[in-house]
Amino acid sequence: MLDLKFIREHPEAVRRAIEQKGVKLDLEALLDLDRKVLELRRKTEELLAERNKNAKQTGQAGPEERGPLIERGKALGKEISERERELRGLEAGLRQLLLLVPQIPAPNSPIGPDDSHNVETRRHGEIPKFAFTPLDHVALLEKNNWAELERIAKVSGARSYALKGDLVLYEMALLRFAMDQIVEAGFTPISTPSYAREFAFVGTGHFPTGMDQVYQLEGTDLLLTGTSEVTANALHAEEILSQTQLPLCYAGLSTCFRSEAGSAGKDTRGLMRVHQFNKVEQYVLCPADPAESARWFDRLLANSEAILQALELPYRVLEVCTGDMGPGKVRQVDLECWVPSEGRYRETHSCSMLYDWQARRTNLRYRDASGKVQYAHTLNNTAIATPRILVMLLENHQQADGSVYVPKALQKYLGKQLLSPSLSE
RNA sequence: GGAGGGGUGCCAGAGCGGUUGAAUGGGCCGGUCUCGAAAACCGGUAUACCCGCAAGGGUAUCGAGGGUUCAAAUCCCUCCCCCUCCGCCA
Repeated sequence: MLDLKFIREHPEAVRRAIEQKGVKLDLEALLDLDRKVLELRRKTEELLAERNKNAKQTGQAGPEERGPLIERGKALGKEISERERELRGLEAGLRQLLLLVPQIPAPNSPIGPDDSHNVETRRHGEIPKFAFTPLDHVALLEKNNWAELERIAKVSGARSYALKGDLVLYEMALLRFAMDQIVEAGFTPISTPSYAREFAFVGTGHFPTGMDQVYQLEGTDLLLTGTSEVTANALHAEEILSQTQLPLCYAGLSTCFRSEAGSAGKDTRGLMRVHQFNKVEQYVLCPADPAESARWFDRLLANSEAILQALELPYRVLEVCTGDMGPGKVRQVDLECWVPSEGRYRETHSCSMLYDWQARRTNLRYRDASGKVQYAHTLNNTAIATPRILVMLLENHQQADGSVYVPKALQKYLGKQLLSPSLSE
């Protein structure tokens, strides 16, 4: 959410952002509604002031003077309730529009309608050259008996998986390794629920757009979260923190759920795109200073790159363009790891800087050194998400005999240098 | 699941349906005093929006929403949250 005053005063900047991000929003309608709300609110407040004055007089008046004052109060009350009803309707409409207003993208973010305009800025690591015909991750899973895919689909449906044997331990090792790395960087681990109320999803900006990506728990007011960003951001909703509490840096651990509505037919095989996964997420709340945000952005990115480097995965860095980044974002950089079977890089990490866009939605503020109340800035980046990263780890680290080696940094977590095939069929 | 208690400002804790944004105490900030500090004393100490150059004024907010009333922190309804006891349970 942007500051309504900012929108009023800089309609051109907002209009440009709407266009560059491809957001469907009629800014004129919003500004028009804003003017109506302002006018109606002023009228209503005048009436309220009069009602208050009248009620006070009534209380102080002698019995013989009360009659007319009460009559006056009744008339005022009637008019006020009509105005307030109308006002509430307009305000609700305005808020709905306000929730759609995108953040202004950074001036140096590439401009373009979709991911084809993302700009690769760097590559790291060597793309592996195999002296044998490499298998894709599903073949490796089958060969080593590391997962149930077809069988579990009978139980839990498409986009489900059941890891087996060393792969279960490998997943745990990866999560723990990533968590350790982020904690080492000064973050506080937090395990969050995988479900939350709707306001939390509105807070991060996953709602009102993107509602179709989220599972609802029938008979409750809860929905399943697709990232601990949702819970981490809502955790301090409505609070006014003190500057000394900032920055708040969380390493959020949660099981994530995504309905993957609209991606039918895409990545249907294996572990690439599944309904349920586990993630360690970096989440930062910092003071409202663009330079501070930028510093954190670099750190979040560096943390994730360090993890990928420790995993010995070749990856590239993408500066995400305006049309592909989320509406709330000032800047987004994705990390993509090499997938040998596809001959291309695929996203494993997404680093985002939102300034106060999320904090405004969750009303998350702090008192700065001068005592002024400000909305905090928020940032987030993946530390690791499994099982997708297993796709890259298996395929890039496979050997001629179909075995898969464990990167050095992970060996102490797993207690072995090579993943062993599972025994039981 | 059954029975009960409670949600007020940074914290603790008052609050008769009317002049209460809210007593009192603590904390915090500023000041007086002091060589300095403590103590004592004095003053200040919510957020959002609107009007105003400003000073200042107005409106809303006492868990949330709705209702009764000329008037609601105070009465009624719904919901949310917290706590205690019993049962069940990883």
